[in-house]
Amino acid sequence: MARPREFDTDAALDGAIAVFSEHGYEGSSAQMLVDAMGIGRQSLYAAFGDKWQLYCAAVRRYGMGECAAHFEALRSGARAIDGIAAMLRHVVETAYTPCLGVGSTCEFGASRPDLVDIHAALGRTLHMAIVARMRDAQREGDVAASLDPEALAQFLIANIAGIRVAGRGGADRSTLAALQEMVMRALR
Amino acid sequence: MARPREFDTDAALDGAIAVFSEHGYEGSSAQMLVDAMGIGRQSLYAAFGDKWQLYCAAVRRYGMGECAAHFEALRSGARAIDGIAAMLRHVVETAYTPCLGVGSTCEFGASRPDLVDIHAALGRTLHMAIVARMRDAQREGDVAASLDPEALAQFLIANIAGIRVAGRGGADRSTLAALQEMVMRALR
DNA sequence: GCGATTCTGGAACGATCATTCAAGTTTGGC
DNA sequence: GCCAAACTTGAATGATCGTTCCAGAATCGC
Repeated sequence: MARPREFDTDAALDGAIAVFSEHGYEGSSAQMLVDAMGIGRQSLYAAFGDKWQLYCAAVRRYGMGECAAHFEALRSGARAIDGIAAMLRHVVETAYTPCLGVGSTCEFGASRPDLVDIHAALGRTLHMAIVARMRDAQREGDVAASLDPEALAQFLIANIAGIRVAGRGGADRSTLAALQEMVMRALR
Repeated sequence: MARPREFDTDAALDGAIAVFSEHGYEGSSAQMLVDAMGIGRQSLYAAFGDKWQLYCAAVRRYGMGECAAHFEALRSGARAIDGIAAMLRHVVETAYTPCLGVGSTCEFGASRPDLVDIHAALGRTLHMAIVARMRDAQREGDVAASLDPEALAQFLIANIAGIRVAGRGGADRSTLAALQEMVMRALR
């Protein structure tokens, strides 16, 4: 028995992520997905089941990648506030590539339990990481100690979404930069 | 020649707004629209042309209604800052009904010129109204005079989107209230 | 080279899509 | 009561949807 070549599942998912991010779930056809994923139709259905399961897998992978990027940014810099700034800066820099997290939230809201679970798990870990780093920043005197770290984290996440919606709508870079600065100022 | 009854175009558009808000453009079928609008299929196409033109009309009407609500809130209260707070409070109170503005932005980004035009016109008027009220609040000493009113308005609009995305994702009311408070604090 | 396995791509299927056509129904003016 | 205008509804159209079936090409262990 031989196994000639097994295609790269993650690379295929990245293609699916690009299509779903740009066109949403309903706006993405199987043909578009097949083309972007670089695999055959049969392989798609064999590997992922159906379009919805593929979508969920794409959202999960996208979210994990985003979390990893946010964690890395948060960890960077001498002080915790530098990490927070780096995370926001990264969001602004990538604001013109559509966000599958925001996109799937807007498209389906809380109507699909499996999608809600994926979002909840990802949101929880990101939230916890930001809270931890925010406490550090408070201890270092860079963030107002009077503010609730939980509320601060929610505020940051909401503004990440806000910046991405603005970028998706075509706001110019100076606007996004101003948003970034306003958010950083709000922490003090 | 007789005209038996002409259906209420605005009421029909409200039905379309409800469907498009909940399911997006691609997720809304003509049958769903006809049912929600309370008119026949033939009337739909006669009155609006096709699904895309209906969508644009719905987005325009929705945006005008939202702008009107924001203007009214902004105008309320003794001081300008009260009006700003009222606007944010209203956003939190309605955060569980999906926003067609955010939804259409996420679904299509800046890829459809006619949709971009509609968004731009609405965004411009809302932005100007907030800027004006923000200047008042600065004059009254309730908003930091060192901040650029334009940036403040952009910040507010981005946070309105952020709050709505959070609400769409199922965030609980206390989270939304905390966001509202964080935004108000950021103005000082 | 052979057989087994995994891929690709096209053809096929039934369902649903947006849109149009073709009655039939309601209503107001005369 | 009758005509004409505006509506509703169901059927038809052609396209596209997600999905499956099927045949051929590619690749590994032997």
